[in-house]
Amino acid sequence: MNQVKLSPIAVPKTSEVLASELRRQIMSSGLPTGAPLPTERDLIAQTGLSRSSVREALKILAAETLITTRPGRFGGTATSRPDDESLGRSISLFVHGRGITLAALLQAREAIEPPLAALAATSRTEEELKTLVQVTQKVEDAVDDLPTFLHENVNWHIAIAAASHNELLRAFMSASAKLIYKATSIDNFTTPDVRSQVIQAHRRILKAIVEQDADAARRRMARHLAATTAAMRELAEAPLEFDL
Amino acid sequence: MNQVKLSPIAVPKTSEVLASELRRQIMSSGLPTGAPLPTERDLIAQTGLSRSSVREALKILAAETLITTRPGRFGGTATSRPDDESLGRSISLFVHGRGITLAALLQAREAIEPPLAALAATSRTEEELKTLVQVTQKVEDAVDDLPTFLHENVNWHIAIAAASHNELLRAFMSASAKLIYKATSIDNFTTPDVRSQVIQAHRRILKAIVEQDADAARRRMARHLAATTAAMRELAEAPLEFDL
DNA sequence: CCTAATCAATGCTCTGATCATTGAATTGCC
DNA sequence: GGCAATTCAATGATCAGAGCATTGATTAGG
Repeated sequence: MNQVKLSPIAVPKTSEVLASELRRQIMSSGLPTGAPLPTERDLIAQTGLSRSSVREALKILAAETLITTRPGRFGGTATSRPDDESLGRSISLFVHGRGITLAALLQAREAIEPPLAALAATSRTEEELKTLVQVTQKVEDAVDDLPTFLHENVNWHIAIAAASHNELLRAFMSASAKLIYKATSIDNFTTPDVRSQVIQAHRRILKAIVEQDADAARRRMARHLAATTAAMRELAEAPLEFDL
Repeated sequence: MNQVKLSPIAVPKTSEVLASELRRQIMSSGLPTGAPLPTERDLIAQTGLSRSSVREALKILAAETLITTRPGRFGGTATSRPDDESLGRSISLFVHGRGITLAALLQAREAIEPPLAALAATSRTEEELKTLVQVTQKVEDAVDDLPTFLHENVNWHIAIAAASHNELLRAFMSASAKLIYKATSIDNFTTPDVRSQVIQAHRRILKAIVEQDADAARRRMARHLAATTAAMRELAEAPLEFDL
């Protein structure tokens, strides 16, 4: 007898097997960023695979920003780490691919940023405080220059997020804010009146963070976002344009 | 004279150029998911590039989950769209690569989920309500089976997020929750007492969502998370283990 | 009418070679 | 001795061509 039973066997692709193995080793071995990996030719010799398979495996890891490569002698492959931009790209692809609306993005921002402001109020260092003051000033200086104003405004929000000392929330927020910026900077909805209200709100939020008043920071940020969001409500229902 | 001036020229790689071009066309052309792309051999003929370059370009897009491929006749390349799992993978890589702590993850969850519960209270459909009741029951049924309890608990939180009708926040939350689950399910910190409190909290939150009371939902969710988070505080400072 | 073999298109892997890039090592000039 | 230009070797990037593996429509056989 001895019935042989088998479940469906998924045949993994060569390149993905190698990619997984390399990923495992990179992640587990407590990598210092920039640590060199074997050269392509070494990997071929060690694994017995072909050049194409090895290169495709490396391509996968490169797409995950786990490695970077440079040509030339003493170039080669080195370990890397995902950064905000990398995660931002994934989020951007998700948003555009799923047809997520500006309204949903604004909702996300209204959910995430107030807690972020509260965290900033309790966790900010003196140095971050100095940066915040500077960035706040930059926004005010650009009150008559709409493009610069919008750009510096994004920086202001990112600076708040940085002071929260929560890298994950900061990355979420940063990605969302940049997407909102891209989607709205073409439409001039910020009248001078709106801009001066923004500046007032920034000052009040900054004050709460200076005084380490988490509740006030959260409350004022929520209010600030509700106000600016209202100014762009009419744009919010359309799916986002794509450019990157 | 006519001084020729040049800024540094970055020579883009062939595969990346092709990947960008394909990405542009895929994203702009309002793709229906599953729309077929040219075969590798067609792309070679159209672009004049080599097989390797074409394949590496496709590999990049596949890593971004913009395409999927299947071998065999009538197989080929087809457009795809990023899903929760795909974004979740990126977030997971970011979290592990940056050594983000469980404490930070819990913070993120405490920031995101209460607004999510509030949104669920106002946006949930009748059908989602039915699902929520079922999932709530499943958690209660598993009160004596710790692994199942923890698993169903994650499902409960994801179900709440789904009822919010905000895909982006849901994806953020879902990814965070799964990471927290993976990091904590090995440590048995949920005493029977904690579990019964969880069930009580779930009921209260569900009640608020049934009654479309957004404020109550938000408040109760915040409280629920603060309570469960406290139970695992001691684990929170270590960087996360890696397994995927 | 149903089952099993055939087959053609497609992605996947391999082999081997050449090109392009980079920065250390060397050379050559003063 | 010191500096500039050149050489050079290692490495990733690209190309070319071949064959393998997989899949499901098509066909053949009963």
